[in-house]
Amino acid sequence: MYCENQSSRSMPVKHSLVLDGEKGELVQASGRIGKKIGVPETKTIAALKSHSEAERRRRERINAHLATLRGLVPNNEKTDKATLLAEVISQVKQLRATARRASEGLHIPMDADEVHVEIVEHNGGDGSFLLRASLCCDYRPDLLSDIRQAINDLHIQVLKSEICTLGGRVKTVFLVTTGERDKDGAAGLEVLVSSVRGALSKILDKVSASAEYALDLFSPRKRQRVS
Amino acid sequence: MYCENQSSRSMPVKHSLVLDGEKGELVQASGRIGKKIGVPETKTIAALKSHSEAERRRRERINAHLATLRGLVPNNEKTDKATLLAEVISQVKQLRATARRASEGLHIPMDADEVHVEIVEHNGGDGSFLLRASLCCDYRPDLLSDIRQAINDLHIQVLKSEICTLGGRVKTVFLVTTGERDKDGAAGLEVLVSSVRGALSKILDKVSASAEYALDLFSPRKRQRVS
DNA sequence: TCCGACACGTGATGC
DNA sequence: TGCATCACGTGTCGG
Repeated sequence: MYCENQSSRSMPVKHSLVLDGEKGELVQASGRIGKKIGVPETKTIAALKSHSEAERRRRERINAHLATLRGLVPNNEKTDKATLLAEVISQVKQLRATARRASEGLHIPMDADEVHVEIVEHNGGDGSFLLRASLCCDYRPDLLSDIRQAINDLHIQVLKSEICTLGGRVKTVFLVTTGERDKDGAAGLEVLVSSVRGALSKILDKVSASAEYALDLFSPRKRQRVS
Repeated sequence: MYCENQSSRSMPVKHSLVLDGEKGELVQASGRIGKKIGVPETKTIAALKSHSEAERRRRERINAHLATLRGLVPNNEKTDKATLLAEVISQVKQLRATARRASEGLHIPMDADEVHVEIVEHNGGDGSFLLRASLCCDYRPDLLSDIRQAINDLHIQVLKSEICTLGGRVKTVFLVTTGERDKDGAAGLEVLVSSVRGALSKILDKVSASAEYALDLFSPRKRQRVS
C-alpha cells in the first residue's frame, strides 16, 4: 500500500533550510518566512542532520542488497538498478518454474519401444530452455551407464531423472536444461533436440542388436504382453 | 562500482530554484545570486521540469519491479524495501542451491537391504531443509506405488527421484523438502526424519514378508552376491 | 515527540 | 548538447 503521497506532491512546501559549507553543515536560508524562532534553530539543525544521516544509512542498506543481487545474477556488473531488478525477477521466475517442474508425474514403461524428446519450455529472453527426453525399452545391465555416458557427451544438465521398471521393461524420463546460459537461441536448440533424440535412438538400437544373440537373464518374453 | 559521489557530498551547492505553487511549478528563489539572466530562465525552468519528470519515471520503473518481486516472494506484502531485497537474495540463493543439488550423482543398488535418511541441508533462517532418503530392496511390482503412497502420506515434496534397477534389485533415492515453509524448525525436522525412516522400513518389511511365500518371477537368488 | 520509511526535486556525471 | 542514471537532503506520514 505504501504512502499515498498526495499531499507531498500537491503541496511541496517551501524550502526554508539549505545545505552549505564544506562538510554538510546546515544553515538557515535567506527565506522570507517569518517563523519566529528565537533560539531553537540549533535543535532543528541537529534534527535535520540526524535525519539525513538516517536516510543515508537506509540508502546504503538498500544499495548493499542490490550489490549482492548484482553479484548473484550472472554478469550484470554494471547495469541499471531497474534492469538489474528485471533480471532478478526473471531469474526467480524461471528458478521457481524449474523447481516446480522437477516434482511432477511418474510414468510407467509400456510395451512398445519409444524415444521421445520435447521442448517443455523455451525462454527466448535469456536462451534458457527445458527439455523432456524419455526412452522406453527392455532392461539390460549396462543401460544406465550407456545413458549416463550419452548425457555426459551431450553436455547437458539433468534436473530430474525417473528410471522406472516394470516386469523387465524400463522407462527413463529426463528433464534436462543447459548447464549455464548460452545465447545461440532457437537454432542451437533444434540441433540439441535432434542430438538428444539421436543419442537415445542409438541406445535403443544397441538394445535390440544385443538382444539378437545375447541371452539376457532377467528379461521375460520380448515386447508383447497385455496392453 | 557505482558513482564516486565525492564531490556532491563535500560541495552540495546552494539551492537557487525552489518549488512553489499548487501543482509543482518552478519559480526562482529569493537567492542573492547575481547570475545575470536576461531571458533564458524559462529554458532552465523547462529543463528542470523535464528532468524531474524523467526522474519520477525512473523511480516508477524501479518501484514497479520491486512490487513484482514483492508479489513473487511469499507473503512479504508490506515489508521494507531493504528487507524485501534481503528476502529476495535469500530466495535466489536457496533456489540455486537446490537446483544444483538436484543434479548430482547416480547410485546403483547393492545386495543388502537398506533404509537411509539423512539431512543434506538445514537452513535455520527460514526453516527450509533438504532430505535424502534411500531404499534398497528386491523389486516387486507394487513397490513404486507403495513408495508413492508413502510420499503422499508424509506430505513432503520430492525434488528428485532416482529409481535404479540392477538384476532384480532396486535402489530408490529421493531428494525431498517441505512443500512450503513451515517454522517449527529443528524439532519438527527430527520427527519428520524418523517418520520417513519408518515409512521406508515398513515398505522394506512388506517386501520381505511377501517374499516369504510368493514366487517372484524376476528375482534372482536372494540377497547374496559379490560385494 | 521522535524515528523510520517513502517520494520528491536537485546537482553531478557519463554517454 | 541533451538524455539517463545516481546520491543526496528534505518534507511528510505513521507508529
